[in-house]
Amino acid sequence: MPKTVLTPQSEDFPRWYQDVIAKAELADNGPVRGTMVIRPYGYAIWERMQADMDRRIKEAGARNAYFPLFIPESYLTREAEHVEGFSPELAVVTHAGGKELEEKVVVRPTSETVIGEYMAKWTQSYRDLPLLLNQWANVVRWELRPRVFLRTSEFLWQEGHTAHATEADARAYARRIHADVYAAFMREILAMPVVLGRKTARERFAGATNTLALEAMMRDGKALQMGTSHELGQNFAKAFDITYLSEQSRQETCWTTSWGTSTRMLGGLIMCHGDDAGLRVPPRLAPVQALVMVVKDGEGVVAAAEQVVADLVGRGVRAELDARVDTPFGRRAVDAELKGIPVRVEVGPRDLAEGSVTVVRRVAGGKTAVPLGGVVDTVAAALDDDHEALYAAALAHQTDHTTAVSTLEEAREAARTGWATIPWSTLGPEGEATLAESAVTVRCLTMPDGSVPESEDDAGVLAVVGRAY
RNA sequence: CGGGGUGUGGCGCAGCUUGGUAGCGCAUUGCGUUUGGGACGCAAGGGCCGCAGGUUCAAAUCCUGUCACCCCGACCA
Repeated sequence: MPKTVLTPQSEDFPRWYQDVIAKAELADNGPVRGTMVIRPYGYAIWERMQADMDRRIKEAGARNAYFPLFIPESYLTREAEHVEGFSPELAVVTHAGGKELEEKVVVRPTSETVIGEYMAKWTQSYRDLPLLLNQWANVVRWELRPRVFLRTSEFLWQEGHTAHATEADARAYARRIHADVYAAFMREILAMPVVLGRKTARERFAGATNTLALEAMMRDGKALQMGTSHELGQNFAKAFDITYLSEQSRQETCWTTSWGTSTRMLGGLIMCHGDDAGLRVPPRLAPVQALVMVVKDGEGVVAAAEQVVADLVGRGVRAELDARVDTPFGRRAVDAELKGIPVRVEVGPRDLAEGSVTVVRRVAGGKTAVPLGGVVDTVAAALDDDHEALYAAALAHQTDHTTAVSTLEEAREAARTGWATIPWSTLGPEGEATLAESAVTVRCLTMPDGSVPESEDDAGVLAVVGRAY
């Protein structure tokens, strides 16, 4: 039996989370409390998330731009709810260039305000709309209770900002990002099932008229918001004078949206798929899909392993060679497991004597001897299979830990191990406030068929409640 | 803001009560034996004991001050 290298999830889930992050070399704590250093392996996963998301965002018509890190403090104060929502977590620069600044500068907690200022300049005519922007950036929100990836004072994200001529167009775009970009990415790449819904007024983004969210269940039953897409109505458009001249030559105010996903998704990925042996990275996301290990040196072993790598790469598999035979095999195998590499191909003298290699799978488990000629097909099939297996397992976990209830007491009880669904007409804002006293919150409002309600007053709206990160 | 706790090699900790010049596990480096599931032996490197002051022949240890971090409560959401 392998020695326990991580604190078991059942013993202490938060501890397990910290352990995997350290042992899989994903991140380290930064020198300033609440900051993090993303290590090469963690960053490689983030880069793959970025690449795929970026492609989808561009397919949705948005284009990348970059706005400054520093925002005049006065911008923030223009939208009342927005300042109020963010002021407690703002980092403000008061001194620079060796002297006190006349106007303080805020380190962006999000970029609605600066981008609003420029949108106002760029949207002159209805021909300029919709204006669809996205930026990849870091943002700062000073956190008192930081946790690596989940809540840090600085994190990396993608923030989209759009301006539209009509409310309907803005609403449709916010929904398109929510469902066709974010949910699809999480399903197809992260192998994570998410519940799509809208936020209650209490949980809404500061300054938004509607917030759409994607909630995922972690293995401890808690919820993690994986992304949000906001309809901002005309709140920011009015505050920043984002207007345009319509076809009828009338000055009209735009309707804006904003939407974002961050490095927090890494935390979600870890806690959704990870097990007691470490991370499990879904194959389409994995920076290394197949690790070809030289188990033990011997006649022609390294050459055979190199050939397997070449064959896999030729087939489009992200394969790497591990020929560190001076490091004990067990250590290397455990390392690969901690890092969640989907497939290991072990090549040693014993295998070669049989004309085969040993394929070891992280998700499905088990070792199989595979003839040299069949390695590529076997690995490719395993990768496809693992993606579906991870998704199915996560979905089953979510389903098994979600209970339909009809009273607050039952909801609280269900939230101890997972989520509860309760009719919103039963719960209401009062029930929501009551549950919040025991740290149980409404994660989102959804329809029984999984669709997103048009309004919280729609017939049949369900509140998904639980504890959240 | 109130209460409690902790600061000792990279990480985790012991030593403090009863002062005597710093130790253990893991990690790291070298050599050898190993290598098919976190190997073993021998050797080595690495510490302003949070910081400042005081008591003392002598302070990680006692005293005073100070800083940082953690937990609980309050506040906030």
